[in-house]
Amino acid sequence: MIIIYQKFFSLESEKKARIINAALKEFARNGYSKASTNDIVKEAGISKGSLFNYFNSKRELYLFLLDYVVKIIEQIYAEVDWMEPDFFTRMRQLGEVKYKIYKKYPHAFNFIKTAAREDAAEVKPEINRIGKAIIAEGLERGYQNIDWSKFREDIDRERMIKIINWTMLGFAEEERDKVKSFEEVGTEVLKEADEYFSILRRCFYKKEEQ
Amino acid sequence: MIIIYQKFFSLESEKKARIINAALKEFARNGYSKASTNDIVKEAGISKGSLFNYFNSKRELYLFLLDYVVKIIEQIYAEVDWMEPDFFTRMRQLGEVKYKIYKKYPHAFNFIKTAAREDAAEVKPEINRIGKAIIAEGLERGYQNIDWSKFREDIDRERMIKIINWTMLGFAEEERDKVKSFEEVGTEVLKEADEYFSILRRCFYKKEEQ
DNA sequence: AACAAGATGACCAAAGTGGTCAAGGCAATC
DNA sequence: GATTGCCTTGACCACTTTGGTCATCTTGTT
Repeated sequence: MIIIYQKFFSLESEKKARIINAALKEFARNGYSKASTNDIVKEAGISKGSLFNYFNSKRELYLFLLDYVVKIIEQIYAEVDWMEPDFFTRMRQLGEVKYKIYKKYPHAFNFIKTAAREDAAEVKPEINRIGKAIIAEGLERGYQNIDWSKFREDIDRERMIKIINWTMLGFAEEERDKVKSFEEVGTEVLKEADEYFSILRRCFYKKEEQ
Repeated sequence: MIIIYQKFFSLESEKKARIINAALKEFARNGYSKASTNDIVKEAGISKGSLFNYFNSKRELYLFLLDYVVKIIEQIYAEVDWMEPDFFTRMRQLGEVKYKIYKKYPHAFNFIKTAAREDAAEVKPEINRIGKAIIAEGLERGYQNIDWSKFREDIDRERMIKIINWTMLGFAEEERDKVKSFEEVGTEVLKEADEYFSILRRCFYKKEEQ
């Protein structure tokens, strides 16, 4: 994993992105076994020979993507201020970083989602190994240092968190469908997201904390 | 569509269900073109010859399912009391009927969801034709006769409805993942759903209406 | 035993699979 | 202009999978 993929990394960055996105899309849509390298090169606009020049096999390509996306996700966690005590401010921050990544790699999150459910024997062991690490880190850090005292006490906290997460997920999905290939929507999406955060604040915070 | 599929309909109902579920699952997972009739017959536990005896082609099978599922969804709408003015009571009712259908055809909703995004030229025209009708009916009836006066007035209604829908969707998905092949979970799921409805009520209704 | 109705899976041509490699393009050096 | 070395290309390979067929076998009824 150190010197390997050197041929790929020395490509011009626009081409790299095209290949990564095409591959992420295909694997996310069809899973490992049904994903077609033919379709990937077609979408990426390169030749088959090139793809297998950069990566020696379909499996290697998949594992490269897995590693790459995991590193991107780690980057999310690194950029977030884990000292911010306000739940919604923090969630907004997290959303903002995710959105930035989504603009560059629209299928990255879908890719890891399907990777988690992948059952092709050729890649499953690697997924499991990496998956455990991610989950361990994610859950621990996730809600650390949050000031829960701001929340209403008559509502079950676990369910409340789920409602908030589902709302953010639903919103993200809606925005994704809306955009398609439109570039640079930018700030208005975040503004709309803030509307939702404002509603959730009014729902779940104590009156005097809003 | 009148006398056709007669061979299929005269099968014993358990076998019919097995075939329908296997096919819905395969099409939902892989889309029309990548779905494999081989995998369908394997999952359904019948022979290839039989499948093509009941349905003359893959396309015919797909269109049959489309029609079948659409009719099931129409049945949902027929069973709901559209006079019930309380938003959450109505949503709960709707959820209950959907849950009943989900128990019989776990992949039906996924199937129409992917069908809506299908782009295989062989079936797209039919999907579009049926799709429009569904959407027209669904949106019109959806929130008729609801007593909106019970709701807080400081929260945007459209966004609120979306939050509620995303919550129900997220809950359903979670429950689905949890169950897998476990049979007859039954009432406890609906009880847990009621917890969420209770929270949403407390969030979005005026104090005195709860 | 004779028959009909259904179910079966080996089989088919056609398409698609991951992967290879000789040939050619292209820029830099001589 | 010739030579060099690196990329890129897509025709090509052996192999698998595809949707669909059909002669044969099972099964139940009379």
